[in-house]
Amino acid sequence: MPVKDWMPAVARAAARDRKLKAGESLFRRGGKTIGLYEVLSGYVRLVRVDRTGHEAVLHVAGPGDAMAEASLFSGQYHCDAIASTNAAVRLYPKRELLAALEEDPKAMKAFSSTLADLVMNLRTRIEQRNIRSARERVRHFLALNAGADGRTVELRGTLKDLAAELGLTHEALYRTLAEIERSGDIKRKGGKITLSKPV
Amino acid sequence: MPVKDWMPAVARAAARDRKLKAGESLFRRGGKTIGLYEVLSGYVRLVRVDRTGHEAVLHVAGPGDAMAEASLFSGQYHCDAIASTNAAVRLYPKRELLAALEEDPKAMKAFSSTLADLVMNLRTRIEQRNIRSARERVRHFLALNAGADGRTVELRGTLKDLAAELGLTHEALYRTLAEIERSGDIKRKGGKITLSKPV
DNA sequence: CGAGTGATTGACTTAGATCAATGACCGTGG
DNA sequence: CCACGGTCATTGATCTAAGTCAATCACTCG
Repeated sequence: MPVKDWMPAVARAAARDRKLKAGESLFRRGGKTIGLYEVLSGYVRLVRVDRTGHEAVLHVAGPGDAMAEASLFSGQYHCDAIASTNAAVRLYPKRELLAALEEDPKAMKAFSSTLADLVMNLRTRIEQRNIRSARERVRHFLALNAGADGRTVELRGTLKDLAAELGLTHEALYRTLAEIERSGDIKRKGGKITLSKPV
Repeated sequence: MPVKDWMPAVARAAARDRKLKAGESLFRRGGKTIGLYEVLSGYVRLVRVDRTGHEAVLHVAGPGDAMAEASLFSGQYHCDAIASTNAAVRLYPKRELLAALEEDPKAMKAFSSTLADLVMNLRTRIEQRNIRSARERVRHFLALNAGADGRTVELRGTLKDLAAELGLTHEALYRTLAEIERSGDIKRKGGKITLSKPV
């Protein structure tokens, strides 16, 4: 659900915009939460970095998506937000937003509903990560992300990004895609992947 | 946050209890949502099963925990709930609960807050699954689940259950624990694991 | 034009999955 | 009360898929 569908007017009035260059960080894990963001343009990823330096991509937010929803109820951000491309974001300050939501049960309900969606998406991510085989993992992703026609997946970002999102090395992803393509189940052109059989 | 801390009285009045034997299923993915559950005793796990028959454990709910929060906003359950032990659960019917929450913004806010917590926990799970090495994965788990003293982890359920939760085979987990124990970093006794150095 | 990055493919290594066997324990029913 | 079936815990042997290291080519951007 896009932010515009539930954001109370009062909170909108208090919003501030900001531009980010690719690679720039919007907030860091442990930083004090100042509010919830909406991505206006570009892509911003939420990641956690482990001690070995590997990034776990938790979410990729694009235009219309909210980020850091959970920060409304928490004093600190619990992951890093980094712009994957040049991007523009809008900050809805926590104080005003929380107040507005408390005034407006309908909006609060809609907000809860977006959180519930998030929960479902995250569970799907965990399901995906549970799939051991790279091939099946990729298929799972393709099946879930097929567009309206049930057979075309439009990639956001690079294949390298996708590899990180899937928890594979880029090499493994390249090989797996090449393999599936050889087997005839998909075709690739530019940033699109087309399934031979709709899901 | 335990259910009792935010559940509106009206919804409580409409609750119904149910007993489950170990292995019995409470609801299935795709089933019509009738409400939200609280676990009264025992443990109930939320899982998704892939086509290869592997279970991905999404969550394990124990006494006081809510289950299927997201179902309030969805017509169908999106995973299976299976009792891991004999268990008792309480059902808060969707209709009454939703109505009660809409009447009571404070409660709705508290409910949102539990959803936000869920989101954070799920993200931590994804972070965990991103750790490739079994050893580091186990360490990560231990660090996050150390009790108040910062060095004792009390296991809920069997090691096999834990293996599934961590996304490892039980054999790999046994081996990894044995290895870490040999290295002197942990000690095991009964259902408890003690870190040599607090986190 | 040169630097930087993505896409791709090859060769090699390894950690964890798989298959298998054993002993301990536990509740159940005769 | 005890034998038996079932599950957990554990360890061994083997295999394989994905990670790692490395090289190349195509692009794009300043």
